[in-house]
Amino acid sequence: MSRASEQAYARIRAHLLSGEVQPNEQLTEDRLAQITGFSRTPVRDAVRRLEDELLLVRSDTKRLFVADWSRDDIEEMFALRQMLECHAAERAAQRLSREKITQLEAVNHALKDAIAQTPPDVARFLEANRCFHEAIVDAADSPRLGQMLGKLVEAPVVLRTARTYSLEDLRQSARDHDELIAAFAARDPDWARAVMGSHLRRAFHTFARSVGPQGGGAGLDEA
Amino acid sequence: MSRASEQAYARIRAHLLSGEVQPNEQLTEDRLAQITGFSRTPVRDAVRRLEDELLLVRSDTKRLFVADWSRDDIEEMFALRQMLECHAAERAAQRLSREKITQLEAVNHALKDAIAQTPPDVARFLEANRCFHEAIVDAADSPRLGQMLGKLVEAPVVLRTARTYSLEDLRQSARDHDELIAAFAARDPDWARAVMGSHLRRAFHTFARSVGPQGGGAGLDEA
DNA sequence: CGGATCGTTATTGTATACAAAACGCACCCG
DNA sequence: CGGGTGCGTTTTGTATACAATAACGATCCG
Repeated sequence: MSRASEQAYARIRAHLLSGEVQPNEQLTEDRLAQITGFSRTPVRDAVRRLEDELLLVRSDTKRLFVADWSRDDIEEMFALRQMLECHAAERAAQRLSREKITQLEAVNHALKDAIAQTPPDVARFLEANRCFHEAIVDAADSPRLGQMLGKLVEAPVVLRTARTYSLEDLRQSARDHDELIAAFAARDPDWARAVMGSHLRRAFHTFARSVGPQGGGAGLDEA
Repeated sequence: MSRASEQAYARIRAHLLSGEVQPNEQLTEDRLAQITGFSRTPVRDAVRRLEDELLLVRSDTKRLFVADWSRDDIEEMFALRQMLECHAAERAAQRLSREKITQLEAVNHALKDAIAQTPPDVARFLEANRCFHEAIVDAADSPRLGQMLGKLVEAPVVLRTARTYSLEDLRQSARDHDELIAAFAARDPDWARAVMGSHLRRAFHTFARSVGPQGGGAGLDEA
């Protein structure tokens, strides 16, 4: 969408992720219009998108609330992501050109650089990681797949940007990427799928461990 | 959404599927407002949804067009649907209660009745079929999965409601459903997944055969 | 004292008017 | 004759006012 709509979206999103609001807290379009400085019209557009990304939810009577991600939700999300992204890796292995593979290597190199800092530059790591996965999804050449993954990946990854990663987690990610690249270079879809599967499944467990084992609203209990 | 928005959506959708418009034809919000009888505001909401379902597309400069589904698009769509719905079947097999399975049997019974007519009642068949698959997705108990499948399934199934099915195709569907029910009753996720896989893959080939083997815009060349 | 009902207020939904942007066409210049 | 430029028209984007609906609370009756 265009300027106002787009900016409203970005600002509301930032507001949601900043932790200034609590899960299940009610929001009104008017309030968001105040915050963003735009009128309700573009705000409504933005809200639609955020609903679609499940950062906002509506009650049965159309009232607007900050979404609360339960542990089950997060598990579901990871399961779906794994299924879709394995498929993407498989297709990518059949389609990636030499050049694109070289680009992936470069991206993963940047990722390793970020890790090599002391302390590791997590922000740069996350950005390189995002870039790496995005390139694979692009290479899968399936617009609808890309659209679905976009919604799944964006939301919760940034949901807790201050997540703590162990150095070993980061290194293992880099190694997984290396192996993915090897699978791509060998044009081996099965290999690529398998590596992607274990890569994401491990990511889930890392995430789950850091959130804690019990169920219930994921909220901001750690904060 | 509420009344106007919802009705506008339904009417525009019907209009698109009725064949009164051609793929790649430009539409304007004003025109749609005239057609539906509502103002542009709810029409814009409806258009948003239809864009999301890929029945409408926007040019890079935000102009609105009727989507054109290429053969590749349709193939992609079926592949995604297969992936997701196999997953749904697997989960459903772990979750479906006795009662729900009984309900599935009833639905499939109705489906067989529709086939038994001379000539077969295709509309009733399609409705029972939709209902059957929906129940499985519901049982999978994964809201996001349901949301994704909703978008994928709805669009192209109705895209050509006048599709011609052979009697044998319809009967095989009914048999597949029976076997799915058996897999559910046995609580065997692998079995359920496998049956669903072949069920949908065959559906794809039936569809593809009737559309014709060559690529290019799927349009309304048959009309 | 419990509970339903009505009126008030808060919130979302819709219509309309206006602003910004994009398209198409004629015109002009090289 | 070709291509770019400017202007009127079309189409989309935004703001605002108003209508409809839902939540809340007070009041009234049993």
